Amino acid sequence: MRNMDKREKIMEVSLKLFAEHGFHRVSMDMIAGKADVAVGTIYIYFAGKDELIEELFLELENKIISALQKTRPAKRSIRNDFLSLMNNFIKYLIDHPLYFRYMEQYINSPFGIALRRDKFLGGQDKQDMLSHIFQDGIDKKLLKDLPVGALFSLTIAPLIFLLRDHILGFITLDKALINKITEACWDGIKR
Amino acid sequence: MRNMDKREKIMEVSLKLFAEHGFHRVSMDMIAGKADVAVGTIYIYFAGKDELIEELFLELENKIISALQKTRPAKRSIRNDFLSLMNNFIKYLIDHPLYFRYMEQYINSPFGIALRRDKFLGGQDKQDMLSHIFQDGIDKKLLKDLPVGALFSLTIAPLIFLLRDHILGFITLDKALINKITEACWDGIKR
Amino acid sequence: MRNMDKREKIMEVSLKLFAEHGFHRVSMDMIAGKADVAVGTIYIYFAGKDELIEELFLELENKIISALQKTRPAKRSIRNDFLSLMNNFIKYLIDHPLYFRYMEQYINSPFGIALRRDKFLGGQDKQDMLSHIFQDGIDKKLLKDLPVGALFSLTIAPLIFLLRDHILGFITLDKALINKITEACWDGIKR
Amino acid sequence: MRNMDKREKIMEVSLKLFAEHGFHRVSMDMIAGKADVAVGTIYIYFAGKDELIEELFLELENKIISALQKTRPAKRSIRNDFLSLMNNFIKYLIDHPLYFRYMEQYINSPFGIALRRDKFLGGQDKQDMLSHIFQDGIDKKLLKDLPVGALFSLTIAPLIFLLRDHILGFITLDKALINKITEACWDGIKR
DNA sequence: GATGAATGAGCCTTCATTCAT
DNA sequence: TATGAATGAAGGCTCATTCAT
Repeated sequence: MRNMDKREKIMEVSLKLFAEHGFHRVSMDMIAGKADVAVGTIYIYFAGKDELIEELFLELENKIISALQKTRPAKRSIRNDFLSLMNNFIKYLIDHPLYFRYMEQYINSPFGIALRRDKFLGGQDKQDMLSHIFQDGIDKKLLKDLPVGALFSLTIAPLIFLLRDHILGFITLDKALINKITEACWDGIKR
Repeated sequence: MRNMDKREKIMEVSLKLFAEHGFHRVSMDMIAGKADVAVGTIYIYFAGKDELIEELFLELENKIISALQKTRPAKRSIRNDFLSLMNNFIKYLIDHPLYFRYMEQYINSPFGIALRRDKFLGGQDKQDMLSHIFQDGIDKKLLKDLPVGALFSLTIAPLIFLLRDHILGFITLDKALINKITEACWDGIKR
Repeated sequence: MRNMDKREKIMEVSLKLFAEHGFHRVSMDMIAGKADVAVGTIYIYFAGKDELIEELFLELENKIISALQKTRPAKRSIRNDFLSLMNNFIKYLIDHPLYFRYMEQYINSPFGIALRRDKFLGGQDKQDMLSHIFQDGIDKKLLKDLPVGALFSLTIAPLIFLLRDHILGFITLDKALINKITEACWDGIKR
Repeated sequence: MRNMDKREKIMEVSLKLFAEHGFHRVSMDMIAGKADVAVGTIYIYFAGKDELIEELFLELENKIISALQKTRPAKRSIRNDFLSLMNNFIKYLIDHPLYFRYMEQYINSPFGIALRRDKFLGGQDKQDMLSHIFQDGIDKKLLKDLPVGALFSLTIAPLIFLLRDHILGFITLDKALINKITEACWDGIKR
């Protein structure tokens, strides 16, 4: 049976290398080297470089969604649900900077253009918590009457920019600042 | 003196190709071909591919800043100045989708990581109009007491995300929607 | 004792794949897959790919020779013996196109260059029926005084070319045409 | 302007290597090495390995056809025309063994299967001298009433087999033997 | 015997850069 | 200045073979 440790190692190393240097600055040889594996071995687990990139994306996406679902708030109010979702989102990515750098890169690449940002945290997907909150808020006249996609950009985009700054060391996102920012996001979309 | 027509042609062609296909999908031969120039000629005007990419960025940055400065508002109120700056920013980039795609790509690449977003529209740069508005607003207790960088993300990031969606055809930014969105941005940062 | 079913299956599958796609377009993995066997298993029965190709050739050669010997004519006359041998040869290969395609390929490859055509149907080999007929015919002044190898080419080569055309669908070898052709071959070598 | 000496050198070296070792035992690096050229240089003149193989074939085909046309006989009689064409064909290929080995290999490869042997010396091509002779002979009831393709195999195939034997040193084709053989070919097809 | 994950040399091709003209 | 043929390191991928289980 296939040795899943090796597959795991390859993904782990790939994540790190891709996140740090970008997809096309990382060669299959580099990955193999850092993963202590022969080049050919990578091709046992992945059909090619593109598929490796793709699967890594899918895996991270799942991890992020799962993490957010675990910390799902007890539906107290739309505002509170929104704030805690945003907070968890930021905190999770602060704790997993590699995930963040990888996802950002993926989405800004030919790979990600088809799925678009809306899959980053759900978008049209009915499973998606954020869309639910937005739709709920619009229906209850709590939020501005804008397309969900616009509400999405108004709230997620600033977090992503700030996360980038934080990870690169241009700013420090502490608890207090995070709270202020998520509340500012709420102010932006609330009616 | 150097034949600036050739240099100009190379930059023009490069902008188009890079914006449409991405930096590493465009070869120097491709550029030379489309610019009706020999490959070697590119190296007369630019030290290499990286420098070409770099200079193209600097040029676009200047164009955008100049364009915004030309439409500078008549300092009526902080809110009005902010709104018209945002509006002009969006409109300019809607009219110049190639500029937008190029800049986005540059910033999301190893090249752009060093200069960061603050150079995209000025940032800490004292020349920068947006920073002035923000600082002014903070001083007059009109805006939330957040780092300028945070105010920046809160307002520019959503526009960039929406611009991307618009250019890719996922959404249509008409005048009415643009107004709603820039006002939402204002709501997010105002005290 | 070795499980000959597996060995048999490997050879059968290899024959089909090699004949249809060519030696270097068929990988060991492909063979293993189609033969429902692990790659490693092939190496239990054959020292390597080259040896597999070699043994397959030897096996087919034997099959063809055996088949021709079974239909050996009742030594009526040199002409009749020759004609029925040629006829049987063609018919057998028309019925076994995979054998033909494999042999042709083998002979036109670095493998076959050493053994040469004379092993394809016997050649100098004293066992060989055709050589006997030729030698007999020369001795009895019935055939032209040419080296046996030349008589061989004069008769076998056209059949092989026509067989190829037939298998590839460029021509249709029916009974009547086969007769005409074998007789033409006889006309070519008879004195 | 492109340096045709380099292109020539590449073709010359490729012909030799391919003829001696087979298409897929010769790597582009090998060719580059023997041709005293960088690998990349080959790709200036040829789109890829397949195209190199293809162009080499076309070139040799032209050379052979030209050579035969130059020695075209003065239309004395069908028999004489046939014999001298066959003779020239053999002699030319004996003088150019590399051409022969290359053509044989090409025709017995996926490349050549589409064009088939009939392009080797003309076939259906109305320009082709041999087809003319055959058609003429059939019309004048001088030759057997067989498909032209069959006459072709009856005459060309033995020559090719014998040429192979000669080049590999299994037989020696001297002037006398060549004459005997081409006459035997004639005997095979004549009525 | 049987398995199939692992190996790594080797293949074809691309492309930024150089340099003689 | 301008040219574009030439370079060769580097990249993604394949596959015959091995070997621990």
